[in-house]
Amino acid sequence: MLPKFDTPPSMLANPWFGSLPRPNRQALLHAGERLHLRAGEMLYRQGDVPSGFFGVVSGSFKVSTLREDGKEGILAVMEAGNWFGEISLFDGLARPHDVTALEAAEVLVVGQAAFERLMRSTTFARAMSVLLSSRVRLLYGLVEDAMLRSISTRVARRLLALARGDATLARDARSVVPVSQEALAMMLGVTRQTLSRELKALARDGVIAPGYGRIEIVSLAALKAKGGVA
Amino acid sequence: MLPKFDTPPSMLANPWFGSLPRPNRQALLHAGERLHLRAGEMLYRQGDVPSGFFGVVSGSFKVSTLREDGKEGILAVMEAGNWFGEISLFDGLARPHDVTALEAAEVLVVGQAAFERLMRSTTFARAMSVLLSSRVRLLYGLVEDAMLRSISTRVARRLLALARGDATLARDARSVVPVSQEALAMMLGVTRQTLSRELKALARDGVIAPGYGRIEIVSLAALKAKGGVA
DNA sequence: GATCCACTGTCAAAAATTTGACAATTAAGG
DNA sequence: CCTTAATTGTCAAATTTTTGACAGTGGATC
Repeated sequence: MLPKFDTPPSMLANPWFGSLPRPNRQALLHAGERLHLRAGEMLYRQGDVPSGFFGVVSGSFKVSTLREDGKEGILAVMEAGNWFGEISLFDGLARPHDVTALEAAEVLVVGQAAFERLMRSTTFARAMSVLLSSRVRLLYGLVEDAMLRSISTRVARRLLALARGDATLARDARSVVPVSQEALAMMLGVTRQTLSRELKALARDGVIAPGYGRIEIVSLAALKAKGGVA
Repeated sequence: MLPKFDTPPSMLANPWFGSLPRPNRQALLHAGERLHLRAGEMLYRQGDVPSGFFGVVSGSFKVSTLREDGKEGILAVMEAGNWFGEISLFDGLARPHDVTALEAAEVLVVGQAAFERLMRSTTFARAMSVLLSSRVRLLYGLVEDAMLRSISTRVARRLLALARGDATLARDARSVVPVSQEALAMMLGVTRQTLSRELKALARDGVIAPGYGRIEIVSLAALKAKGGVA
């Protein structure tokens, strides 16, 4: 069976998907249906019944949660190459978050049945464990940041993560992060005003240059130093 | 091959381990070496090379991280029946945390090689994915708590989690949680003084009764209400 | 039962963060 | 080009949390 389409290079840049054995990668792509979403459209909502495992082909999504009191937190940004949604497939419980397209986007949807078939491959099952492990490490990092680090350090760390594609953690960092201060504040769980003050301090030190809906990283090394990253 | 020892009933109370298919459960127990630790002894440290997968037989452990500036955060308490340490086995990276015995404790140590043999079983591999999924859900909860919820809500939620065995999340809750205010504060990432004020408020409302090194839950229903738990 | 250490209770000053408000700037669309 | 919506910049007051300090209490040990 021939591929329905070539593997988009943007997806291969993802460390997990890129290092997946070729047969598994092809099988995943074959098992998925393409789905297009417009900016602002939701892929699924908190509380939904599990529907599938998703791979971002293009565009990006925010993984967020909205509390009754209106407070919204952005937990992650998923970009091309990221795969997510497996948790609910494994435990059968409801979706823990909302997932919304931040711009026009395309995803591969691997349904529950197809996913089960893939899981019969021991190398694929192993790969899923590796994916889950990376998610656990990422989340431990977020918890530690929130518990122990100062806001200024957390701002630097989050910017670094976004520069590397957030959940993707690609090796190369982009120099312009397309994020509004409002959104970045929601990722950190602080107010926009507080974040604004921190960004101003970073700008004063020549580390970043704030723009309209984007933040330019002027000195990656300096930003790493601020974030306490080796 | 006969079991080296009977499965401790305390371990079976753990939802994950208890619902593991019997053959996998036996295989896990057979694959492990028993290890005894004294109170305060460390099972492994942040940065250590992966050494195994651990199951708590008796006693309890804290999973913590110590920052250069001396701030310590307690991320989880592992009790009898809890299994942990699999992340580093899957990704081969260093241990992300310190694990220390809170009291005299006993663990089963399943070495890397034995773990790999177990992973050849598709049902075991599947079970590991389920374990990892539950960890991811737990961590998402912690991140959301830290990002979005008030300290008073977080105190209630954490007490509820501890009553259910923290990482274990057993169905039945104990009414006395053996934890010092200092330790609880480190789990929440706040100071002891702040926590003390919150506990006092809960005590005033007749929800809990603080003791020496322990907190009694007077009204589980009221505590759930405070934590926003259905 | 005397002593010591760990833990809890409490206070006030200092520091940090949120709230609420409003002006200024940027980008997009008609 | 003009209008509009989104985004950023900034302030001050209110609130929350931390810091630092010290007394009191409980439990364990000798």
